[in-house]
Amino acid sequence: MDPGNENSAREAAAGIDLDPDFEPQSRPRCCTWPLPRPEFPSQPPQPFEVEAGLGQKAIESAPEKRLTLAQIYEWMVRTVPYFKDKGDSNSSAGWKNSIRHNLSLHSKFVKVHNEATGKSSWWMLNPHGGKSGKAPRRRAVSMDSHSKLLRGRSRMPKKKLAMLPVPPEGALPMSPVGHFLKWSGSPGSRHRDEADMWTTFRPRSSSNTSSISTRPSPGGPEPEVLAVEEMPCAGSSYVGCVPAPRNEGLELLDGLHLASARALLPPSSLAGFCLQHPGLPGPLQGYGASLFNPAEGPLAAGEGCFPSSQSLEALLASDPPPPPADVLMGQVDPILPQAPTLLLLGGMPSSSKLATGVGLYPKPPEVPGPSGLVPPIPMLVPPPVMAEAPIPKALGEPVVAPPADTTSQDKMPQDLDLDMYLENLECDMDNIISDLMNGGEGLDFNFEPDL
DNA sequence: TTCACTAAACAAG
DNA sequence: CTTGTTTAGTGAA
Repeated sequence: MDPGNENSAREAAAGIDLDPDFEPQSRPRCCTWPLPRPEFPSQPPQPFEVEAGLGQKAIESAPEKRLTLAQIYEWMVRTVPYFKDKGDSNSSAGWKNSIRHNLSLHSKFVKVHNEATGKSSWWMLNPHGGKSGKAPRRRAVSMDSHSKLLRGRSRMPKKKLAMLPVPPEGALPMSPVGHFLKWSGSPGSRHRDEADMWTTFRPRSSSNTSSISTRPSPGGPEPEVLAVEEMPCAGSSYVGCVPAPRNEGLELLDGLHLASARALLPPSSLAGFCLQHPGLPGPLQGYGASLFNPAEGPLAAGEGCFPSSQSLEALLASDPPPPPADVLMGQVDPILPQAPTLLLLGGMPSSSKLATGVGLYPKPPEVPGPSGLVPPIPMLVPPPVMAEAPIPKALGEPVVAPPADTTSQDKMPQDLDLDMYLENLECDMDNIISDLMNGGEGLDFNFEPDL
């Protein structure tokens, strides 16, 4: 087909039958028109492109503000005259590819795990709008050397990868247990070589928009563990989690985090931690929270806040009710898999916090939790388990909030440097892996903070 | 130079 | 085949 003709035809089509508010504007190439942004009224209308714009329209038109790819296609064919006769596989390849491309590429779209077995992910609009639409992972975006390295590798064909003499720096050894290998990015990047897996926790688009994944349904085919967006800078991609039932397939990882959390966290430090995002109807599902409770019960129960009256132990032990229908996981920082408790306690790296603004929010004091208790100030606790994988420089500045109780022995230096405690938290991964290969018995992951 | 877009390679389900 | 990610290349602004 003729790209030029199609493009112009699509431009013409884009303005038809969309909605009464639509104000067609002649434009040479990109279809640009004012788009109301209900979630961010203060923001000026942003220009957007045909496929991306239509995709946005499609999603916005959905009652639940989310659609699967197939539904987006369907919406296109149904709504846009130009696509009406282009729904067949022959003539749809181009524009569908373009739509997929835009969904993946633009930070204004976020992919949310669809708990339904065999279904593709939900695509939603990034509550933060996405920075000028583009996820900061494009080639035009400047990256530091580390990120460039990662990116370069990410697309290296397996053939070439196989020829690499040595494993990538920072890459952990291939896990003897399948679970580890599931810690990958978004589905699309799921099974890249282990180098990517451990050096780039790239979820999806942005670097930002990352994808945390979700706890797969019990009956689900395979637990998709965690999709974390790579982050040269804070990604906007966050992985959402649509009701994801409990997953029993991650005991190993969960166990690791749970154990360390128990050792390090005063239960009260989690109390009142709010995971609700102002731009979203429902509570955000913080990944860190799900580490503690795969079933996400406490979060669901308390508008995304931990009931402060409950101890962590109780939360862990409780058999939570099914999560709400629309639960979004908070945006996850790439560092998350390595330092879950850091985020869990609100110690989100500054880069992520500033750039994405998504994810874990300390509950505002003026909005008391369900229990009416004053939310505690988030504390920074060193990650219990820290792999030796390099931490992006941009992530090296964890947000440190003074603990509520400054007399506590957990008091941390204000200018705590991530690298500093990384060094102090090294552990013998070889031994651990070896133990894991032997069945994991007798493993004790209770790390002392001052190890 | 940047942006929007198409095409396509590639991987996984 | 579908879904998803990423890169390359092109043309307009």
